[in-house]
Amino acid sequence: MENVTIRMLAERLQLSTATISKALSNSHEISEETKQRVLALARELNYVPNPYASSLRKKASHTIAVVIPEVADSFFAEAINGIESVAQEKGYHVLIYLTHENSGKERGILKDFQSGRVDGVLISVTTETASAPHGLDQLVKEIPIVFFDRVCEDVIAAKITTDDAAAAYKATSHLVAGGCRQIGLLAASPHLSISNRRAEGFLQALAAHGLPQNKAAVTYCSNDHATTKQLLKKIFREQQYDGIIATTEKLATAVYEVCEEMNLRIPQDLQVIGFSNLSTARFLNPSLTTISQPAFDMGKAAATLLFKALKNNSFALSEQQQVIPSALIVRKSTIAT
Amino acid sequence: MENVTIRMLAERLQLSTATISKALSNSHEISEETKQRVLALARELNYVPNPYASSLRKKASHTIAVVIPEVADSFFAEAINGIESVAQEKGYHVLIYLTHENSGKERGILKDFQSGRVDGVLISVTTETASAPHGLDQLVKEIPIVFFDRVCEDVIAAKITTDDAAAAYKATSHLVAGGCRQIGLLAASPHLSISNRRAEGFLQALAAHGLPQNKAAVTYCSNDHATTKQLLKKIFREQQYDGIIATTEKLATAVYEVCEEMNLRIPQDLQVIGFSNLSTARFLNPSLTTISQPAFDMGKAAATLLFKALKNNSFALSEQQQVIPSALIVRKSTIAT
DNA sequence: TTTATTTACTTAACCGATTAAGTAACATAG
DNA sequence: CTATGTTACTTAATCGGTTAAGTAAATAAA
Repeated sequence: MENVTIRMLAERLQLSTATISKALSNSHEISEETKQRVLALARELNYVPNPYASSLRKKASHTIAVVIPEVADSFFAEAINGIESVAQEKGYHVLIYLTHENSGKERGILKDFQSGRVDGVLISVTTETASAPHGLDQLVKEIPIVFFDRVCEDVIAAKITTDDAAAAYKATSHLVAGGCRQIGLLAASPHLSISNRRAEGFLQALAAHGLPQNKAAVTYCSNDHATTKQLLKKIFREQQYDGIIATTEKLATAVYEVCEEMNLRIPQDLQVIGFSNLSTARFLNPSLTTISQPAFDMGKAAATLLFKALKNNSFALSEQQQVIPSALIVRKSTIAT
Repeated sequence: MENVTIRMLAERLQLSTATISKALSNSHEISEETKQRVLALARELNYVPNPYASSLRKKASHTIAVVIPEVADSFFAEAINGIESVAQEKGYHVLIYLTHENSGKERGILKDFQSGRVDGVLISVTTETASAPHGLDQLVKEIPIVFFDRVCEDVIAAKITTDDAAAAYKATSHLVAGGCRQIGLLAASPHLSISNRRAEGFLQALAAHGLPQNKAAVTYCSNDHATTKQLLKKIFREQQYDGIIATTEKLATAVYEVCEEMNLRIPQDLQVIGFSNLSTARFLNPSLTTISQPAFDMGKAAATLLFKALKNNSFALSEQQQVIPSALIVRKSTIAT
């Protein structure tokens, strides 16, 4: 059986395709009786409209893109949940693109969006994405876009972030209160705004507590797990850290791994705080003190903002900024006071 | 600036749109010189073809759908990774749909696929999806579809699974070897094939080791976390379990939570094995013995199968079945012998 | 030299829905 | 009894590519 089209409905009912189309969209131009007849036949023949015909004509795809570095990370997974909850409610479809921290891949993905494939974009950039990036400024003018978490500070666009600096400040203060005097911060990339904001809050806190801000305090790690572990072993050997702040989930677990391998006891030898949304944080050995980001809410907020812009053309999307606070959840990888 | 279309290129070069289209697709009908001129102008004007115009005409969207219960689960996250790796390589786009274990939602999502929105579907069904489900048999005939992990056994279709029964058998034997005599299995749903296959392997192992297969051995839990915890507390109080097999990741962490709250020591009071891909399993307190599923490979295999069917129309997709083995990884939540 | 074939295009239909513009029939207002 | 609206449609263009069928000119074969 061929696909049921509006034309088939039209022929069966001896009406024009225009009438069918209008009847299906409940236009006031069509009589109630005709609408019912159309609806009934549509249901009977199991008519499903072709979304691409509609997209082509209306220049709207009812689809958004989510561009993220990876999915196997509880922050991004939860963010997708938040995004999807809004998208599903609004009847939008969600395309997922993974950049795997590769900015070249990211560029290719973004370039495709000039085709009109999606009505809007939600993005968290790669660790490689430079602050003044590849045509992102360009794309921002062509299509509604909302950055979340990993934003490009130099690009004028809507941004949903968490209070990175404040959270890092809080984490640092907590370590200091727990007796740490030699604290290190592990960051993903010097290009990443969140890394920089977290480092900023960290250094401010060190200063506020009268601790020296030596160069070794901030370490940029690799996207490669093995390389990162090597690096961690090296700095743990060289520096006498008594506290570590891991600014990503992967780094936090890497610290646990390395500590195990180096026989460093947490928290006795090294106190650890991780920026993480791991649901298992409380069951780790020892349970992990975390800065927990509102991942679901950030995704939801980003999507909500995007849909507001899609509905209301005059909405000044690029001026929107929202900061949703993270929470310090104290557990046993740090020494509470 | 208006969007650049094939027509604009045609006008500038004093050629027909047909020529442009063919030149861009590197048709042999077009001279090398013309191709070069077209390519050059296309690049200059930053021409990006409209995917929906193409989809409409070619009746192919170069898009696949992934329908899963949730993303915030390491199995599904890794499976997406596997799927995406293949899709990206083939230049396909990936739509994600979350059913949140709601079969009504699932039905709605699947119904939409009759529209031609996607060229193929990868699905892991909800816990509610009955064995003879809502038009799934129908859809299978209309569109290439591959089930992975949570399959519908009654539907004739391509399926990628893991060796659920064997893995459960192995897990059970491991517990028996560790001294367990009263083992319980926690499953997500009596409708779910994976639950049933795991229960099957479990019961077989009990029989093989001369342990009674009392009714209380298999417990079906809820999708709601709080409800599940209540249930676990109840059965842990009533039954004298010394071993538990949690057949989903969420159930495994629920067991940890409940044990903590009931002051049950793992593994002294209760040995625990979880079907889980948690990267943090080894850092849990105690580290969790797992049946680790090849999530990435399953996603990859499912996608590979789907693309094979999309490329080769005569490929007998629905006859394809692959079983990829899971591994028992022994850690400290069980007592090794 | 005539016919057949190849090359490099063009024309126009098409995919399936949407919508501006047009129209016939009837109702209401002035 | 016209003029004006309103109702309920239809016609035809359109979105932006793709492709079957056609054609003119050049080349090869007979």
